[in-house]
Amino acid sequence: MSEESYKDKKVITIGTVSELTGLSERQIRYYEERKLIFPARTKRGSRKYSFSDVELLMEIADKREDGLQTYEIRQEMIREKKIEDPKDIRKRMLKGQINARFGVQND
Amino acid sequence: MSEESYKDKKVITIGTVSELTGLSERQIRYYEERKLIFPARTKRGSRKYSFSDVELLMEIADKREDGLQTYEIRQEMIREKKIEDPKDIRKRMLKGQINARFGVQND
DNA sequence: CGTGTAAGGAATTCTGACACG
DNA sequence: CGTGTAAGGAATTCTGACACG
Repeated sequence: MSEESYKDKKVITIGTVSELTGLSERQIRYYEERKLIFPARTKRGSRKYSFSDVELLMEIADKREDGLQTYEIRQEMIREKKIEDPKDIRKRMLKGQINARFGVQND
Repeated sequence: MSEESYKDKKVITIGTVSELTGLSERQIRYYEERKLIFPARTKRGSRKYSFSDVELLMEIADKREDGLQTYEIRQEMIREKKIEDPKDIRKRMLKGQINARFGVQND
């Protein structure tokens, strides 16, 4: 497994992301609620974003300006594989359970 | 002028830097006092660090473990051009003032 | 639907100081 | 010298809710 590059390290707080993107904190949290963005959390619950997240948020902002709804943006992102289709996640997790039950090494 | 890469963008708070480096916030602030590290500041005064800063702090931690004093670490860093020699800074700024006074475009 | 705001609490960060050594 | 800690204040972030539309 390769080290994650700086671009994907989740280290930026929401206030800084707000400055970087020009979006309000409210908007950023809402896009998370709509499953467009997935920040990490510190132990005490603060959101942490990566530079990739910041870029993604700027794309989202552009699409919102073009009049797209969050749901439509989400569909686009799934098509473009920028986020994983929930159906695929369910499939993958089921597979993991099967492997676990039938003795595939996972540790 | 080229865009600064992610590596040099000052966006990480001291708490996160502390986790990333294993250093206490007290240590990180002290190394700043000793001019080994130069965080940016938000409008209200919070320190912001880059990934480069995090790497530098880890080097500092290694050297401290080797028994070097902060002053010695600073000398090494100046020699290695990781930070600028204060004498050079003074020279450069004087030059800037001369240029300004004698009409070199600076805007 | 997408975003603003006021609300109250919890966690973060800041500075200057005292402590030890 | 380098680091810990308690102190008090200011700024940040969180959630759930009400508002408008």
